[in-house]
Amino acid sequence: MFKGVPATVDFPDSEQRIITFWQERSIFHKSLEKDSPNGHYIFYEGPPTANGKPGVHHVISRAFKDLFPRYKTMQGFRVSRKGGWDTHGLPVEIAIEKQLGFTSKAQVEAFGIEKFNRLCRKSVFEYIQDWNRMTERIGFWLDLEDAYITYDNRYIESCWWVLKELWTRGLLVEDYKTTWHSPSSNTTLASHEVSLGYREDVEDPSVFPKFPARVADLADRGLLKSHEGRKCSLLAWTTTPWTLAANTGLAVRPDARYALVEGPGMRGGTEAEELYILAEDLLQAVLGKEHPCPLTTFPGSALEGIEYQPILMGRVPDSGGVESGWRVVLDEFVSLEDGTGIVHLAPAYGDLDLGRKHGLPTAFSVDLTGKVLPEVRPLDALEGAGPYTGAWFKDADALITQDLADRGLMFAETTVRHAYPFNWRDGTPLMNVAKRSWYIRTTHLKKQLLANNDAIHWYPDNVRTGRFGRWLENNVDWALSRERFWGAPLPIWESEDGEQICLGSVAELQALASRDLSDLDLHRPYVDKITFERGGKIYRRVPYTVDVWFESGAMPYAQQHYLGKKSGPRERAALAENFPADYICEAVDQTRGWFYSLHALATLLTDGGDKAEGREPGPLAELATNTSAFKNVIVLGHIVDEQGEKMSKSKGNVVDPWPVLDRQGADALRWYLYSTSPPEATKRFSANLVDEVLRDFFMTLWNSYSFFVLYANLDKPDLASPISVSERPTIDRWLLSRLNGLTEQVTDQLDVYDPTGASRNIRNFVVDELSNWYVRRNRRRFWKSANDADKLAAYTTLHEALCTVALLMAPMAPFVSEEIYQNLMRTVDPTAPESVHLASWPAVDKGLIDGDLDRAMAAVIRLVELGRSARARSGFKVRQPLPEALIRVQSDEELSGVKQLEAQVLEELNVKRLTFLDPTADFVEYTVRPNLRRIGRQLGRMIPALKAALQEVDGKVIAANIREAKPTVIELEGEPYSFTAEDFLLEAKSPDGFAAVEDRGYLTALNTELTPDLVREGQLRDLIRLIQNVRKSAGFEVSDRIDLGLVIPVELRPTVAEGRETLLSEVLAEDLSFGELGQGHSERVVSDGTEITISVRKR
RNA sequence: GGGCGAUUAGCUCAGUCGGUUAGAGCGCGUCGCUGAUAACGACGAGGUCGGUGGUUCAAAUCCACCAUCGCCCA
Repeated sequence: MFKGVPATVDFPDSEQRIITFWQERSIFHKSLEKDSPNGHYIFYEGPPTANGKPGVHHVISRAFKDLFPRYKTMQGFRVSRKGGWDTHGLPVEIAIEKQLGFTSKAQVEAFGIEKFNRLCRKSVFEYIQDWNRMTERIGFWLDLEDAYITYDNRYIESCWWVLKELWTRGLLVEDYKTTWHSPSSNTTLASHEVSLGYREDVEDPSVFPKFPARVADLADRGLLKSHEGRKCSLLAWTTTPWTLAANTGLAVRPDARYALVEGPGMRGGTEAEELYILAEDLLQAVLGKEHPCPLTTFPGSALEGIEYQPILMGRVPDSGGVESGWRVVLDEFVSLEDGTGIVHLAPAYGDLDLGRKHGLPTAFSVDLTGKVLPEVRPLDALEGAGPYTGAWFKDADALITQDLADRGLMFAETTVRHAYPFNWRDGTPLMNVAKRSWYIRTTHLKKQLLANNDAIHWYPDNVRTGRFGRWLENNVDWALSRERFWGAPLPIWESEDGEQICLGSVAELQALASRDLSDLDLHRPYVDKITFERGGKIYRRVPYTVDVWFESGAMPYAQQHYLGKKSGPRERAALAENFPADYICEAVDQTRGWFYSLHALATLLTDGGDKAEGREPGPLAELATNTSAFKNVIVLGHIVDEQGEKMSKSKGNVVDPWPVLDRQGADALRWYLYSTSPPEATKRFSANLVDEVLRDFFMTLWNSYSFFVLYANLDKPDLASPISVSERPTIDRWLLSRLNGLTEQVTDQLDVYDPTGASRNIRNFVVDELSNWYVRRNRRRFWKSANDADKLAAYTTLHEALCTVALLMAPMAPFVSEEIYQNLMRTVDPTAPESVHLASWPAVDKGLIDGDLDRAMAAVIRLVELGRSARARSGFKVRQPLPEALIRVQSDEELSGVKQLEAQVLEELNVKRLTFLDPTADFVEYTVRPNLRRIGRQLGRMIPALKAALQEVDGKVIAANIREAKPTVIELEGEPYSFTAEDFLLEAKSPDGFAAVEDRGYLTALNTELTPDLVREGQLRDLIRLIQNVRKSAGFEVSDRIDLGLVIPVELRPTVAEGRETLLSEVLAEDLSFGELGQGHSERVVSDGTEITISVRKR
């Protein structure tokens, strides 16, 4: 006996009960303990931050994360799923700063790092209950009790181990870095802070300084006559005059044409008193419409190495390689869109990489508080503090411009409107400035980063070569250090004279500090207080924390507290067992975030080494050589709101998943997320669409399930001893063929990480084939009274289909699959696994897949559709039997298949006889079209001629040729062409005198000549329907036996007399009398103009 | 400014190697069917396949440019 299943269901309610069931029976725990003949399948949780409420955009990644571990568990893998939380980083700090009303780092320092970090630590788990509740409610099985937490000392210590390994191999270095710096708060801003502060239409200076070139150099190259007496300048352009004192080079584009022209000393002047060099394409833009003709033109490459005179002095470091500066360099990046085609390079202020690439020295003009340095002065100025000393850098623009103009070193000055970043908190302008920073030398392993990436299966694949591949190709060293408070501290200690040492564990620090540090909190400010003496020098920790992406990228090692050779045996085994991951999944914005940091660190640590480059193998090369940290990754698109806007806290349009979870349920929400569009697509979230999934798919599935249980509980079929498949009717074998085909498809699709295809296929099977064809076509087999083999076959087949569907759905819809499994599978077989999630993934029985049968049924369904359409047009109701249907299909193979299934067509269309028309029967008129898919390519230009010729040809002739297997010869532009049967597509036109509908080679025509017998049969069917309706409105159960009383007009008497037996058995009546029954339920109905009274009474 | 992706019916999406009349579900209208179904079926309205140009006998599909949106980077 199955548990009774109501026709309607409250899914959220049922899901809650299943959650309780899982908890009480520890099903998740058991799934981790069960046999795993296929070994481990490794999943990594990309750690979220729990400092805000989870929205529906967090549900999607969790839904996708959950799917594959469940799937692989069913396939016999062990899938441990350690949770994780990201706890450090700028967003946390900013939230606390906001709370405290701070706008600068100095305020935090005054407040106290200790107190500040305590607030940060407290805030990161503010919403952890909401996260845990959501995780559980959507059925995401994750080990939350043993989750890794990035602020944990052990986690930080593993990060130190990674850093020490990189340091030892020379991959962790200190260098300059170009940063957006806010001089008002003397802080480097994170990139997203910078983008917050961009303003459009900022008015800035646009000036054209003249850099006097060494005439001898120009003459040597034949660009200038050696006796040329006039001044010749390289004409540059800048919007930041305050950086001119930091200029140490000029860049030109090697493949662009440059021109030497005469011109006035300043724009607007009339006398051609000086010479200028600039890009030929920009002559007009810079010198005006009536600019003089160039004296000569030459490629930019001709200017390489030409020296020029600086126009302002700045501070040049002692070490600076001064002799290599103030010359022309070649670079492809130079744009000819604006400016002069000669780019002013100030390595200290934005052009660091270029300066480094071309070996230019780095000079400075302002300090980090935005004040001009005293060294900045004109070349001929006296010693001592320069004239702009202490000026705010933006104020210096005007002073410097004026000064240079006065000295004849400025060709033009104007203003420009463009976008420029400001401090998003106080509105002051930012400076692009080079600062000391720690780097991971990822560029040294660029080839390996690319090679390892090639081995990753990206879904969608284009990320591999596109978004991610391109990012790797343009790889720059990873800027690791941050001038922040709440993060893993960089484990580098430095002596006063610059000696540095990197520590890879607390034990190392303890040894140097000569004291017990087992209680030390590794965060600032505590760790900063640990200093030590070594070789007579005091070492202090550098003030940096590390990029939080480094921390999350280190999670494969840090979640196990791995410390290399110093790890305990348990940690070493844990890493060996759990690296690299088989599967991860996050949204697309992680491409340069977690995806990159995981990939980069794994590549560095598993590096096989390179003798030629003198690089030792990485510490994990023995475990796994040259690999990424993950093998398969699904990249999710973002969820946007109903208007297509990105969800964000500030806009307040974050969709709360709870109303949907409470109303439609987790399965419907998950299914919607899997099936609505491919994972990478941006999804517009709408509760209405979740509702559609619920009604279209889940309700339909539920009703098939409920139908089965309703009748199975009446009949109590013996499902434990099923009838062998070969003895079941064709339609049962068809359903099993489709079911096995579905199993094969879904398995293949999940194997290639395609939940969208898998879920859509399951939906199509359940709705179109199982419910709307199999169950509808076979209803009578379930409710008929005889308990024969045919009935048992129907029960068995439907039972198998529902159970297999439950298994196939289990990874995606873990709740309803559990419900169906428990009731249908466990009831029949009490020894079956305790939960669907402990069961084995269904195996495909290829022997049951019958492609011919599948195609035949597809043709039958098509013919029935056409027949129903013909019915509607004929005006005869479906209940009125018709004598004959003429049908035609596309091929002889289909024809023989359809003949097997003739009964389905007869019943569904309610006709007495089928007449099969040969596909090429000389039946009526044909239209003939060329089969272009087949002959289009070879015929090419002849196609229009063929089309025209076919208009003229009698289709019957071609049909006759095909029937007799003769080729058809058609003359095209004077040439004879021979065509065979497959070269044409024949379509019969509707025959006259029939209600016929045709489409693409299929045709169904109905013969509508009625006989008195047929009329009576139709009447009887009508009457049965009316009685059933009355039974229903009387509230009887489907199995109730009744007495029936009828008041009918005389003309219906013969119908009832003749069909008495049928009538009684159809409506479960024991007795029939004419007249109203006492104590019964009576109704008067009017059907086709005749009045009938029906009485029913339960026996 | 650069890169990646998207754009097909009112909504959500299919559309294979370029091939004949571009499909489905929802929604809307009309009609029908119904003792599993809160369903189902038939018919209808609804499409410049984002735009322009090109390649081709033939383009939603291939190429170029442009527009809009999203993401990432500068």
